[in-house]
Amino acid sequence: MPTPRAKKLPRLDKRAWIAAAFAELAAHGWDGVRVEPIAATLGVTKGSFYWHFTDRDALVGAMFIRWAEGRVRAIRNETTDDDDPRSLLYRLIDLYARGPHAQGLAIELAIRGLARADSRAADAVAMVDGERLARVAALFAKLGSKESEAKAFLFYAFVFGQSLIAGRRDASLRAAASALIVE
Amino acid sequence: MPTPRAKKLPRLDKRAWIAAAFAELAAHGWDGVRVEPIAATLGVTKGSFYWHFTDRDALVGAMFIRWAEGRVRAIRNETTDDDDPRSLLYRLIDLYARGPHAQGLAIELAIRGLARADSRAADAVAMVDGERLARVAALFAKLGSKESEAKAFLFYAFVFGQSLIAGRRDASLRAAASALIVE
DNA sequence: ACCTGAACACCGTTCAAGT
DNA sequence: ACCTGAACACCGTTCAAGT
Repeated sequence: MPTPRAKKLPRLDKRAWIAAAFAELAAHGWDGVRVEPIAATLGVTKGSFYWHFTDRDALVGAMFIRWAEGRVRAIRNETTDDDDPRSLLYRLIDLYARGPHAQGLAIELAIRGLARADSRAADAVAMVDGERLARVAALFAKLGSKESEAKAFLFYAFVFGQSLIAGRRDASLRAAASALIVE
Repeated sequence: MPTPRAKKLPRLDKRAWIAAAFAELAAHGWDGVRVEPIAATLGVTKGSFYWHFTDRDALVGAMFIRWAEGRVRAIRNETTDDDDPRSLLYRLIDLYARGPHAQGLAIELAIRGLARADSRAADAVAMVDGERLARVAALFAKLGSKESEAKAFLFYAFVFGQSLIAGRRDASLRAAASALIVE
């Protein structure tokens, strides 16, 4: 067992704080990302936080970076199968509609919501968007599409936009729209 | 002059607090929506806040409602021209890409970011999405489209999704994607 | 290397008192 | 009807001290 996260002698590192902060962000937005309550969750006093980070803002900045890395890694994994490009595109639509991406939607929205006000958030968003667009454009190119960039933009905007639209929407609606867009 | 917002004798109402709160939300996210700083901006003490609202959460709830009302009113205005449906659709794409909607993007993202955790935010989002989808579906129906609902979903997901994607993107890319989708 | 505990500042909330 | 001012609680931040 590596690092059994013992009840006594917590001995945390940055990763533990960031992980706990993401849990709060998903559940209660940035308002939930507070040093003292997170410390309580982790079983330490808030003072120990400042050994790992200079202040709350540094924790938030680390969250931006970790989020961007994770999303870039995810889109790479999701597009490296050697399945045919068409079924990969359909799978992406599904992943964003009800897969792990849908789980992380609150986090992604929270970060994008700050992109206007915080340049670190803006950088993270730009990196993720760039990678997703490039990957989708490559799939369209493989399909022999002309204008693969415009199609990637359209596809990605749709895939991402649909994940934001009210949840209880018919799967059939999504399926119909998906067919319209991929074909 | 109605309500000259005099320097002395502020005598505020709920609307003034909500407006100031939206300015903070757009600039700094929910973290910026704090009673004491807003009171300072308005030139009153924080104590007076509690005459208008029971607590900070009540202010946030009022913001959800006001936002939903405004967005529903906006989409209605944007689709009641008796221009032909096709040019109305193109205009919507533009409005979301760089018009007033783009201005309010940070606010919309902030609210959607809470929709998972706060049912009042979820209700506001559902109301806005429902109205936008219905209006766009009506335009496609007017164009004689079959599957006007699926097309509305596709269109709205695209329009909304593109507004989220990193800003400095070529207008030509957007134009090409727009043509692909409307035609 | 990582944590505690005490200190202080800032902001949410309450409320009696003012106009 | 709307605001002030003082009070208290909670959380961000600092830091000397502990292991």
